[in-house]
Amino acid sequence: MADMFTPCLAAEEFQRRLLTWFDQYGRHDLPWQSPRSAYRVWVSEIMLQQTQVATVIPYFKRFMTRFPTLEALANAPQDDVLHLWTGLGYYARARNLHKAAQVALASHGGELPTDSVEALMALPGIGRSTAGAIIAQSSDKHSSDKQRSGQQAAILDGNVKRSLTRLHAIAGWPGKPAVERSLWTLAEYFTPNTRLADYTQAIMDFGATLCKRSKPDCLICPFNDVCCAYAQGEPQRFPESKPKKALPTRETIMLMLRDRQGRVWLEQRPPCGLWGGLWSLPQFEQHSELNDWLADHVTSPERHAPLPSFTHTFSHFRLLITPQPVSCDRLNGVREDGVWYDVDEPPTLGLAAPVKSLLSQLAPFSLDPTPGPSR
DNA sequence: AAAACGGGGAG
DNA sequence: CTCCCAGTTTT
Repeated sequence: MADMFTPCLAAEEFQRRLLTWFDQYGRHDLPWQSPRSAYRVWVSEIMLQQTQVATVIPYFKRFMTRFPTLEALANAPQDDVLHLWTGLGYYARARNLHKAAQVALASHGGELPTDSVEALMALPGIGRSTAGAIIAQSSDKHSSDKQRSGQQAAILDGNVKRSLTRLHAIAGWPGKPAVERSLWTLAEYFTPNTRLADYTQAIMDFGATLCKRSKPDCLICPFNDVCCAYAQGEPQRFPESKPKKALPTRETIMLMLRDRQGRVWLEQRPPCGLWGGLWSLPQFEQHSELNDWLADHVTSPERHAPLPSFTHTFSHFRLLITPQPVSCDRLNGVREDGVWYDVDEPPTLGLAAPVKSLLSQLAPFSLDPTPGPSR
């Protein structure tokens, strides 16, 4: 083998154990397994790319009732296809499926080109793993025919990636090209020529129901004697997760302005954008801005020591929050854009998560006549 | 709240 | 090559 990982077992022994496990514990009555056809397998594979089996089943049945053949799908309006997809998500896949059906009708005589991975991959929405799955699942209804070698029909979906990285303790995120190459090499090595459809369903079922993302059932796993991750004691460590890019950090000062009754001043955020419509503490980038605001709006402000800073993480940046307690007599004038929040009788407001956390932290001290933790 | 999922596409 | 995306589920 070209790549770095020695198989945990000889291919024949791996297949034997997996198929024995599959015969007892695998899924044998999925709707796309009978009747089995390249078209039905294809539709199921596209649906399964984004959704669990249990969710897919009713969608698949409805889809097959409305579009029993590839030709029916190709000739349908796109709106009908999308309508049956509603709720599954990733609607680009429905559009690709529809488009690919039209290509197959026009260029491949109304059949999927199941002769080669390359021909399938030329269709929109079909990548290498889906192509392998379609070939494998539709090829050996009768187990002896075909010149097909398993290497032309290997699959490498998330379940298989997880299983193989654990069995071989493969480090690195599977999305990395080098890691993915190793995984493809192993996947092809293990894929048999006989019982190809069963093997393919088996390796997916194995990952989905035994070698699960969390709490894998290692104690009853047929490979626990050869699994490198199990031997290392922490199968959960594999596969490694996608490296998260360093998030930029922004800083903000949150004013915790309290009146003599211990109430906290909150303002509502603009309706869209970050924390749109939620209630939050007044925020400032600089202490000077905070001072200006206090001079403008507050009677007899007294600054207390800042509370310890903490971070709140968003999808695209990290916010370093420094809470600044200030006590005061009252605000100057009437303000419509805020409320005095009574921690003892909290009004039902939508609060930004870190604000909620800050408010809940000071609740126990609310009877203190000079609130704001001192240090 | 964050990660996972499989393929496509931009840079 | 790397990065990003689409939508929903799971942890």
